[in-house]
Amino acid sequence: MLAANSPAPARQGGASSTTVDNIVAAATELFGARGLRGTTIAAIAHQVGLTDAGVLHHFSTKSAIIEAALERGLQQELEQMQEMLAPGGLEAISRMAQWGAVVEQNPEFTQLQIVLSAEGLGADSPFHAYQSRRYANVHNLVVELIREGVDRGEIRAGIDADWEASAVIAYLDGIRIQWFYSGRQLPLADAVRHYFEQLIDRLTP
Amino acid sequence: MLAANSPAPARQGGASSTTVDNIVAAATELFGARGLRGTTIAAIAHQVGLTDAGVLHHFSTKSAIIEAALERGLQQELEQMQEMLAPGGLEAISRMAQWGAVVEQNPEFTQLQIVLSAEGLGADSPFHAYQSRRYANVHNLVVELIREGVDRGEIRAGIDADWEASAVIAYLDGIRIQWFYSGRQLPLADAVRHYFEQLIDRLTP
Amino acid sequence: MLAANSPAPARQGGASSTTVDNIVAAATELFGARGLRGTTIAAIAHQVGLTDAGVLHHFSTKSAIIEAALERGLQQELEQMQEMLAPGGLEAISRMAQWGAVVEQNPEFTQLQIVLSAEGLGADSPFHAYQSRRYANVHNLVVELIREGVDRGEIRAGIDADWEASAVIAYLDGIRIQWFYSGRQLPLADAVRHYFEQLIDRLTP
Amino acid sequence: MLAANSPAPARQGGASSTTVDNIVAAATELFGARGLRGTTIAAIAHQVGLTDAGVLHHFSTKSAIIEAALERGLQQELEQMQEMLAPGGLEAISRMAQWGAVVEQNPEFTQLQIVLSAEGLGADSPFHAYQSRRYANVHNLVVELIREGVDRGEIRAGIDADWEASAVIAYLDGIRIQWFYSGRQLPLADAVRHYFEQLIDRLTP
DNA sequence: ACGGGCGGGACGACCCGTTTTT
DNA sequence: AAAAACGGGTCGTCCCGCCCGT
Repeated sequence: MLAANSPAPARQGGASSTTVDNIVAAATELFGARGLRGTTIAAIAHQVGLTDAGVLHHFSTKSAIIEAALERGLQQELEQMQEMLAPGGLEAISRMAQWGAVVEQNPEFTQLQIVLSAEGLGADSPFHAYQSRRYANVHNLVVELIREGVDRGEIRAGIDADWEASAVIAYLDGIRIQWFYSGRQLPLADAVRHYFEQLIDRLTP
Repeated sequence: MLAANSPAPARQGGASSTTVDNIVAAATELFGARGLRGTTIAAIAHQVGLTDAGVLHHFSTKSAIIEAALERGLQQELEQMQEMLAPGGLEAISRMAQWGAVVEQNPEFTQLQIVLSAEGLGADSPFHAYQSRRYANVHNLVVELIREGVDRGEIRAGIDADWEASAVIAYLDGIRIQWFYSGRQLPLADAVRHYFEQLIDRLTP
Repeated sequence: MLAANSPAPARQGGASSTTVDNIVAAATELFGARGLRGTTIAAIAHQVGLTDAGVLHHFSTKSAIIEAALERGLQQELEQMQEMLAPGGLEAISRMAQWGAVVEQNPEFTQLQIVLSAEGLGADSPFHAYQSRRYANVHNLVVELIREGVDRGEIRAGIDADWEASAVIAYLDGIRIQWFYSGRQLPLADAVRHYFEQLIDRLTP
Repeated sequence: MLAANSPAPARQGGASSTTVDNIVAAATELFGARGLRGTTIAAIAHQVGLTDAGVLHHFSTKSAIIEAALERGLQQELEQMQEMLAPGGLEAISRMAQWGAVVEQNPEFTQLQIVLSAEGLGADSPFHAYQSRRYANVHNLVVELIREGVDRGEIRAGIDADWEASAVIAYLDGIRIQWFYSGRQLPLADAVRHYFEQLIDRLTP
């Protein structure tokens, strides 16, 4: 799914804090592969070449690591999104076709997002509210693009923007799962491009 | 997503082993809500009103409970599917529009499926192979229906059956997640019906 | 110091729960010897011949063990106190002279009490309120006995009951510490008896 | 937090190592409040406004901090004692009546002493020997004063100096505990003065 | 057959005091 | 003065046997 949340404070050190970066990268990978609960601090530490205590020196708690991993991924996605959707309206929508390629380049974080969306399903999960907001944000963003398209006369007036937005997001959410279960054989980028061609056909007069 | 795996032996013992059923029901709910790793035997036992040992008398291991929960859910879905898709071809596809209603009536098992699809993402996960097969089966099933429709002249010949099948499954996989994150407010059944109307429009000459 | 608190629920099982009793006994000893924080669950378990988990099966938390140890000790002391002080008035006070002997027979629990009185000193300690109440109760009890003695004409009227109570308790609290630091050589029972002889001299007309 | 107590640093080394003093003051307070084991280096550091490593720059080990805290407290006590007891004999004993006031002005160190006396109870504790010596020293000191008084003819000859010394020390040890548990409401200085009046009554012919 | 008391081995997160490096 | 890393623990949880009542 698309990312659209939280401004993200950004590490102030600027340059070298490599160990912290390594930890976050390893965590992202493992969280995606084994789930949050299935990933132990020790496992993360091992991957970076530290001991548990070494990791806990940088992040004093496991949730801190989770948050950092999320933040980093969102930050990355946000940047890509902004330049992708800058034109607005139909043009922006047609550019979303590149989304498949983005996922293919970022499998670890994509996996983490899927896992999080599953772990947040229960209304009492600590991630539920967070994910709810994320979905709402993305939904609104797409609705906005469609309305903009209608205003510009690029998109037909009769379109149900809400339903279309849900449909697009659902397709993207669903297809990336199939990509993983196809052993990453499914031509994700092509499929998504095809989807958007068809979508634009339906949206334009 | 749709279920289509494992024939399932079907509980033969006529006796009304209610306790076993209760355990499986509770397990299904909790697995969906808290994930497999996040659900303890004790929690299941508590929900049924037993002690850990009480549960372990019926299922000697946790994985046995997981398997039973899966089996029961698949069994249920299978029955519903079979009568739903019996006609084959376009008729069967248009009947899939009811799928939304099915999900709405079975939220616990639906949640469990989402969780499982996330937990199986990693290629080394114990659920990966299982899920891969499930996705492949469903994909084939839909492809089959489309081909059947083409053969019967109900569906246009130029259609890319593989891509269409993926798209349908992706939409269904994705929209149910949004349903959960909308606080179950999203009109799932309507949305799915709408999707299939449009799909059939596109498939028919 | 003397014990006078909490009614104590009393184990309902009645007979055999020996393991629980053993755990509490071992805990009392170790808490006294090494302090609360200095005593690990593993150490208690080792002493009883169990593993950590074995102990945690009976008491699911360390504080539960502490509470049980306290309760048991207080229960024991309460019984001894009640028959000791039954007569009331001067007679009861003179019987308190036996207290030294009681301590000598119960060094583990005595030590635990000293340790607790130290760990509860800080107003924010979890034991502070508990200990405050205990001291207040004992103080009142002794004041009561003195007043009773005055009423019965056994004790001189001019006595400052509050101060005398504090003094008695202080002496008992203090002398037992010296007993421990004398390597238990100090003739505690004799010293206490001597103290009370002198006290009674001062109290009686 | 800054220390607003400490009557006089009296550090012999000319250099104004204030940080070291602050650390020792903070440590004294925390050791008293939370016990030795309950006080972490980090907590001390936090109180002084340093990091753990900052503290460890000045004292390379935790026991070094403990020793420094003890030493500082003893140093202070010693000075006060020496001028207090200089006259010797009965006069010295009657001056001990001021002890209550001293405690009231030094609650942190008093608390630390109580805690230490509890933590040293076990014969295997690292503080046991230290405390044993302390108690023996004080005991001898008081016995000495009494003997001196007898020699000078100020004190009756029949007195059991050993027992009297124990009793005095016990009272002082015990009453300060009650002072803490009374929320520091108990009029400690008055009570102690009253005790010594009575004691002197008993000792003099 | 069913249910539970009791016990344990493995591991979870997190903490603590310390050494090494900057 | 502090940042980085670590070895050794601490409490507590989890899954699962063993054995004893009904």
